[in-house]
Amino acid sequence: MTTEPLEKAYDPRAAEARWYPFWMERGYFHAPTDSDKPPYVIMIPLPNVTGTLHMGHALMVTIQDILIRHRRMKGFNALWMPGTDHAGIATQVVVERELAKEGIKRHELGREQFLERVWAWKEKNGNRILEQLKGLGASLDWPRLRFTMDEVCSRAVLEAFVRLHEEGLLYRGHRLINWCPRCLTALSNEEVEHEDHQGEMWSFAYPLDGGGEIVVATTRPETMLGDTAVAVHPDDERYRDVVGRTITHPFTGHKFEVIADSYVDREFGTGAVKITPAHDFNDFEMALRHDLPKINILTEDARINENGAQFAGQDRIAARAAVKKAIEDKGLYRGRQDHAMAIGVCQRCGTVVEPYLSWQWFVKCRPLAEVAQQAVRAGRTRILPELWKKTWDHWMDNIQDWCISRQLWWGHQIPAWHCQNCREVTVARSAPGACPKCQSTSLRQDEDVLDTWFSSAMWPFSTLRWPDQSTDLRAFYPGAVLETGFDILFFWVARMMMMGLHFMRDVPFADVYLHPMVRDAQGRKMSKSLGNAIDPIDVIEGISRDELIAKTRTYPVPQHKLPQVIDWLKKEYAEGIPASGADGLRFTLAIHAAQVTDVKLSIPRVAGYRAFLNKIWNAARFALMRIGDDVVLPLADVRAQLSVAERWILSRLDHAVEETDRALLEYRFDDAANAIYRFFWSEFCDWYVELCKPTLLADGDSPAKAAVRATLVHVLDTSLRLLHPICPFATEEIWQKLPSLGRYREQGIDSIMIAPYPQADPTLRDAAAEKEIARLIEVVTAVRSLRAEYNVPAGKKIGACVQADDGFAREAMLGFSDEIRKLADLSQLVVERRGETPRESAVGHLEWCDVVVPLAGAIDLDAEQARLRKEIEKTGKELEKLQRKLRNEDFLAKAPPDVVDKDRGRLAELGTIKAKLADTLQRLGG
RNA sequence: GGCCCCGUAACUCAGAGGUAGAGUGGUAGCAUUACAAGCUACGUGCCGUGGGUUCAAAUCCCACCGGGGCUACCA
Repeated sequence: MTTEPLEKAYDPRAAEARWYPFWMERGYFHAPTDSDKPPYVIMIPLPNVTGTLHMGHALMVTIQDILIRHRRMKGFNALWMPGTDHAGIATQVVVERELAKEGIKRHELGREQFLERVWAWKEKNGNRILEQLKGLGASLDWPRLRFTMDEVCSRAVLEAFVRLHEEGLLYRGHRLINWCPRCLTALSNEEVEHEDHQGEMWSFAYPLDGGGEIVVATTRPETMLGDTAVAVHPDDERYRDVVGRTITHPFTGHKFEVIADSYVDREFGTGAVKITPAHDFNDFEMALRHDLPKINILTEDARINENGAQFAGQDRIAARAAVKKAIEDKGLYRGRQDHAMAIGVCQRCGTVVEPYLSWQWFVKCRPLAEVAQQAVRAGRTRILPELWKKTWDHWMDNIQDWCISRQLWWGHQIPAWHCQNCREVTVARSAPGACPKCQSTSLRQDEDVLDTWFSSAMWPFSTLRWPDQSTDLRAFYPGAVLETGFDILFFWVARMMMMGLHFMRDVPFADVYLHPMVRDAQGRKMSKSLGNAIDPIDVIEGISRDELIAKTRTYPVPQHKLPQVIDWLKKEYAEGIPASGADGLRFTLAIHAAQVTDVKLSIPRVAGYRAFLNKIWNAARFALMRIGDDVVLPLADVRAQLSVAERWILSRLDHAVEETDRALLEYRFDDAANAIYRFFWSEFCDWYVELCKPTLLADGDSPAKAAVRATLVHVLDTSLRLLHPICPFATEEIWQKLPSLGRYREQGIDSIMIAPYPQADPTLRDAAAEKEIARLIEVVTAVRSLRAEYNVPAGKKIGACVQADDGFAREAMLGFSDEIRKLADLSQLVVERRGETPRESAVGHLEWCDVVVPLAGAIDLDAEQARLRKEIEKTGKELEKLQRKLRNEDFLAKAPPDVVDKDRGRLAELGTIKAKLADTLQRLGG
């Protein structure tokens, strides 16, 4: 009577293909709105429709799916909300590039037709990344899938805009913003990245009207065309006389003054600053204070405009050189210095951004931010790991108004209408029939669209049909946790907090958990241009070395670096990447996901963890082959028949259950993965499976055998459920074959993913059994060590003797003599009091016993003597250290008594061991 | 410039006052009734450096060195 044996090795491909559709068909990912279970909600960080999966996504999905599956099994109505965002700039750029191939420009097509093209592109390509998430096992509630530009979300976005405007928290202003001259749109501060750059500080003199000059310095000489003042510190003696004097611009001829402002740093440069209000944020502020004119000198694409005199029409790079040359020609050049500076570039395209004066829409963030900050301070939302709290506070303390308008076509068009007659701007939920001010019907909708992050900020409630007070909204707001990378703490998390608190009067999530950034084994950011980006799909499915190299060649690696990158790939991936399956990748990521800022992921190590899944597979294979088809009793029915070994493994299992569950509740994914790994491999496979074999493999039936069969199934069933959130596919594949399946089916449970998560059970704890088996393991290991050390050929039968003074210990070892003989490969085992060590024997001294292996003729006297001397020396050193400690009056007086007692006990043990070692050495004639 | 994080075995990392750990790799041996994606055994640590606090420091404090990140207006 045997069950059909499992295949020899675990095949992730088959399991993944089988179970994802199974779960989907049964609707197990779906969280019903009308459930009476408590809700547990995670909103997925919206991938861009243009995006493809990278390791960061893989980590994100792994963590969130672990959380969701764990809570679902624990009885929550777990909703993992899927969606994508429309990624304004990125998507528009992609489609424009596609059009360029056909030789079409966006403006030739017109707004409406262009948007049709973008929608078409989105329908065709926008779900690729979602399909990839399925490959990782993500248990997202697919029927609820939303898109930031769909009707439901768009309605919420417009409503939010109008309400914020009504409340005076959103306004239109003529202000300086960051402008990308290539994307031709405004950017928020967060969309500007700062790159270190070696620039120069270039000095020149402005001649003062009526004689004299004042020397200023700049890193951007071309901006002098827009200068409308020179500022000095009011208390600066050097410039006391020039304040109020006028300057005639050497090129444009306009006149401006030397002003005094305490913002100026007297120590820096000459102590005099040129002021360009239209092209510098600080200068803009100063212009407001002093009511200075703001002269814009740039066109949208960063050319000098008509205000730039003879330089008009030149682009900014050429203009810089030309301005410098012209200044030199006038004899006004006053020197240069190297100057390290950070330069702002567009996050999307890398182009140097310009501060640019224009009409834009802004959200007044300060009042919103204060509420959000207060919520965090009050613990209504926790930011985890805690180290990010400071970063959060720093940003919130310094928050500035948020520029939300973008000069793009792809996005939510701003619900504001400009009167062509009186220029009145009307914000409304739908197009007004006439201008409320002048009744003109000549209205034009604002052409700009909203920042993608504006719509993302509404995500936790826009997806639930806000502003309708829908049942979804009541059921699923607020969420449990927002899990994402720390790089979008401000882009997204902070803004959801602000909007959630404002519109819903409640935080959008109880916890913010920020996961580490995935880097390569050297700690470098994984990026295609570095050539070190590994596609998660290649880890799951495997890829040969040559294919990997070919793929990397298609990445934008700079030509001169390519040979180096290829060499590295050849070395690092000499054998290519073996197929580790989704579970192998997930387990690896989980075990790396400590509460830190970086995960250094060495891809070849993933293969090491796929071995763990195979180990589980094979342990199950063994059990299923040997359990046979007869009915297996539930554990409860065999509790009275459990031997020490069963009681031990069940006690250890309970530790693992408790540890794993707690770790998952505390976002300690590494601890959870480790606890399962250790238990399953080092305890269950290494010891229990071996210990149970004699009983299990014996002929016939017996209560003992029934107990073993029940225990094996119970341990497998429990550990699979324990591991399921981390490795969903393999656990389902195996769990479906266990004899316990029938009992679950009776309760309507036909999948591990809806089975209950294991709970710690104090009645399974058994300290006595743990101690006994720990001793057994020590003895077996000691014998094995001695055998190996003396090169006893494997298979050669020898005897051994355990000498212990403790009667209980002796009794226990006697009881285990069959097990010890088998595991240590001994012909016989003697258990006796500690006494004389026979000659020609190797001895292992444990704290509670000596393990003696007689090795007549086999023993190398010199080697054994040397080994013993080394041991004695080591023990002696430790002994001395302890003695010194215990002689220290302060220690005895101040240390807690239990610490002192512990050290005293240890001193005695070490003393015994050392004496035994010395005795043995003496007997060997040393 | 300010702030934050990290320096522990060859590698990747846990440990956060009380005997320095795991996994991987390495070395040697092994076809032992599930597993060679396996089994058994074995090693190395001035816990970055220098001070301090403490009976006791890898752990707490200070400074420094090295690596990384965030942030900022030094024109």
